[in-house]
Amino acid sequence: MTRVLLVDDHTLFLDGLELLLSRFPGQYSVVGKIHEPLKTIDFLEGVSVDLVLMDIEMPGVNGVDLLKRIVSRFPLVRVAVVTMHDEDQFIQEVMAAGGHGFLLKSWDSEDLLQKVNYITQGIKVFPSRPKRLNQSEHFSDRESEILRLLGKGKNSFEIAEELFITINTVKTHRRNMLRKLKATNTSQLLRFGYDNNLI
Amino acid sequence: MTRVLLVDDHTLFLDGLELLLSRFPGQYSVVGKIHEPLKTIDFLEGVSVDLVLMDIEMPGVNGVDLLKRIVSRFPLVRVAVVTMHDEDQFIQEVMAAGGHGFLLKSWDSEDLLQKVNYITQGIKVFPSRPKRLNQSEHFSDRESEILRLLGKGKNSFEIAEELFITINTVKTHRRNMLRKLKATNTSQLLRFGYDNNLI
DNA sequence: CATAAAATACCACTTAATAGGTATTTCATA
DNA sequence: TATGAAATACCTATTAAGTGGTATTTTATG
Repeated sequence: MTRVLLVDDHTLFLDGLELLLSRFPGQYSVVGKIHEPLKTIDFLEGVSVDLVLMDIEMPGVNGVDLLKRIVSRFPLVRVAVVTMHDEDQFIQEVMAAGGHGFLLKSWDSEDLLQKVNYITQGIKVFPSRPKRLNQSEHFSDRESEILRLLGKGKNSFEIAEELFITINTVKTHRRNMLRKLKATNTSQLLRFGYDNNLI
Repeated sequence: MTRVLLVDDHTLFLDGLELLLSRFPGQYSVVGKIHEPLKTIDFLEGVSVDLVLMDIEMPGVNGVDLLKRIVSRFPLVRVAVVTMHDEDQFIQEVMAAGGHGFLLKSWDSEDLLQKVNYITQGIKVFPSRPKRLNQSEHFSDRESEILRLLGKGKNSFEIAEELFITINTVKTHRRNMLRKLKATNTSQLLRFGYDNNLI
């Protein structure tokens, strides 16, 4: 039985998430719903909690700071952020602050519940960021051409043959594209390509 | 200088391709345009030709058979098929018959010319078939789930963690999907996934 | 219940991809 | 003409993917 504390200034969210978790009465028990964030620490002093699900954008309080305080004072409590906006910066901050997850309110309930289950089991859940180029970098003509051929399912050797260059060069171009996207494999590169109509 | 013979029952095609090749007068020379396929062999007996571009769907003659006869009688002549329909079966037959390429009339002239250049240089050109499942096979729920996670850029190890199964199982599912699609890499699998809204 | 499909899992091996490095040539342009 | 970006190329590693095989358990269904 996981005892859950919900923290958000929006009552709607508190009720919605409670309803979601109540679908599994043997598994989750909502032991508190707080809409004044500053009362969170006080609450935790008095009530045993396994999991805190909190918004990070609340008026009058720095969500990341609150998260840090919870994590340092109650190291056994898992703390996940549930928020509206998936800003890259926030995700990094929550990870650095020792948070256990970064969930989005826009997810459907099935997905949300699955992620909460993961966190309950000790697995950290952070969204795999959609890849994008920063403004100062872009794909060169040659890189775009190679991306297009990758999209057709060709491997480095086949691309090298088609473009009359060596496989070394193809691998260099592929590596440079991955670096620009901070990607670690071709699947991520292809997703970027499909999302941006480069393929 | 590549001497080209064009064979098609459609005059439009003969003229169109001649016009395309005439844009490179120093490189290509159309030495014949035949719209009665059965006269092809006779023509080749009398005129030196480097490259034959022929339709494969012509009335009163089996295109693949004609191609076989050309290839066996004139082994130094490159023979490529230019056709309207990219049926899987035809492509296989042309490859098996010793053809040097399989081009589609639907391609734009730039692409078409590039492929003809390849064939001229001795590179065989066959379309990388769009992958599809045959009727008796489809992706199971688990396979679809793994495809979705691949689309998010995850590797086998990460997928295994997320689904609470071993990496062996993930690799088996991936292998089965590739087999069902007759694909050889994940890029091809992802293209199928994107094309069919599975990702 | 018998059967087939699906999901799970492991082994061994080969090939391709990824990651780090460095270096040269070409080309546009400030 | 000096500079930087782009394209080319090679080296050595390590990791992941792909290919072949087999085998067990679970689940759905006639």
